[in-house]
Amino acid sequence: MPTRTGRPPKISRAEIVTAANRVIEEDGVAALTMRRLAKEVGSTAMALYHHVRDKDELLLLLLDAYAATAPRPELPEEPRERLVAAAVAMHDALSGRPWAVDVLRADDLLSVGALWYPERIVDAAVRAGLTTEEAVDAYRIIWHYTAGEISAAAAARARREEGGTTYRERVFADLDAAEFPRLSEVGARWGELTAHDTYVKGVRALVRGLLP
Amino acid sequence: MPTRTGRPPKISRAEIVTAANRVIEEDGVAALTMRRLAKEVGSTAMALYHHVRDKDELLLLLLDAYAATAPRPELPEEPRERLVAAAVAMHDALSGRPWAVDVLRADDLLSVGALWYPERIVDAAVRAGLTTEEAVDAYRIIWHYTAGEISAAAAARARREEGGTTYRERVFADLDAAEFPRLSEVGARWGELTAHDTYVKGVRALVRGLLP
DNA sequence: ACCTGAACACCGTTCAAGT
DNA sequence: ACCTGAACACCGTTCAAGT
Repeated sequence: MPTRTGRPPKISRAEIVTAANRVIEEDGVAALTMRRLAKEVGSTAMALYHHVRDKDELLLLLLDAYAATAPRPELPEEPRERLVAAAVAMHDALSGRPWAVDVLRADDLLSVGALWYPERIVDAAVRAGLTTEEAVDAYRIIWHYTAGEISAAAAARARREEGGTTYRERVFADLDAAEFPRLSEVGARWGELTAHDTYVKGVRALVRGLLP
Repeated sequence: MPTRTGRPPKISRAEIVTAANRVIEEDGVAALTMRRLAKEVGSTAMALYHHVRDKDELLLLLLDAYAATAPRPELPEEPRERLVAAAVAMHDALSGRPWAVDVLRADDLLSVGALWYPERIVDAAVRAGLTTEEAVDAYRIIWHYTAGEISAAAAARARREEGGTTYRERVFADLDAAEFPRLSEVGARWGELTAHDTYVKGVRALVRGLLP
């Protein structure tokens, strides 16, 4: 057993990840800077680079740590319902964490821990009668929809919190009814009409449209 | 006619927008900083703030300027085909401009100029037999899917340009076949299987699943 | 081996002053 | 009215030096 030499570490990867999670939970992902994180672990920003390559790697570690704890619900046996349930579970796991969607997008497919969801989605699609190739297509389409919905919902939430009239409201207020008959018919009701969640409706439509 | 007083302007909003578009076209949206833009119009960064409120407003102006020139193809009469064609046109208009998707996301619904697309999508959905409310839902679902697909495709392109093995490849290399039977079956073929475009397939599935 | 301080090369934006 | 220079309050990251 070789004696390890050198200065003993003051901080660890695990400690960094825990602190980073705390920062995100308390003040959002925008507050997660290397300097702030260093303060949180009682060190300097530069010390962090001894434990993680860069900020991107840190975000990937964060995602992995979260994925390991994400809920993995029991799924129904019937293939279509199983697919819908797996997609909804994936959506729910990420919906409060749009930063995680950005991390996933940056390197395609989920982290190791998050593979639970695509595995079940592809599996359900095959059980429903698709070839492997078609099932992978179906997964990707569902993933794009899911990622898009989560990003949009997060943006809508941020907009609501900021308050004030949105650009959209001003545009709708003086919309030319001749040029945009349908949209001016909807008009002021847009906010109300789009307040409810349509995620599940979309997934069901995709399942209906993609499976034989 | 009142004589306007004060120093005559050296730069105009239109000039700024044109220069900003040139920067984005040449070096991407990441290169569009207030300082760089100022250099491009032969002025200082601070002078720009006399013509646009902030960078967000500038991006919105940019989007409006682009939307006014975006292609508006002839659409087929048959409602389902019309809906698909309108969605594809929207996708094509934005697919090389993921920054525009981010701008649109930030304030829900498109800029005035870009309303051409949702107007036609909602209209086609109503013609196909949906109520106005259902048609708005359908539009939103299609928009989320479209936005998600464009962001993912842009990320994939960036990854390809950077080169090197991706995190995904490393994860797939040592995947536990017992835990992930379907994904390890696909395994190394993931890259090949996901190389083709699935946007239209997804839109068709949505149309099939959403319309009566 | 691990940590630190200073510095680099950036951001968007504000403010007070000039013309 | 419009523009400028200096400055503020940040970023992620590198580098040389310390223990």
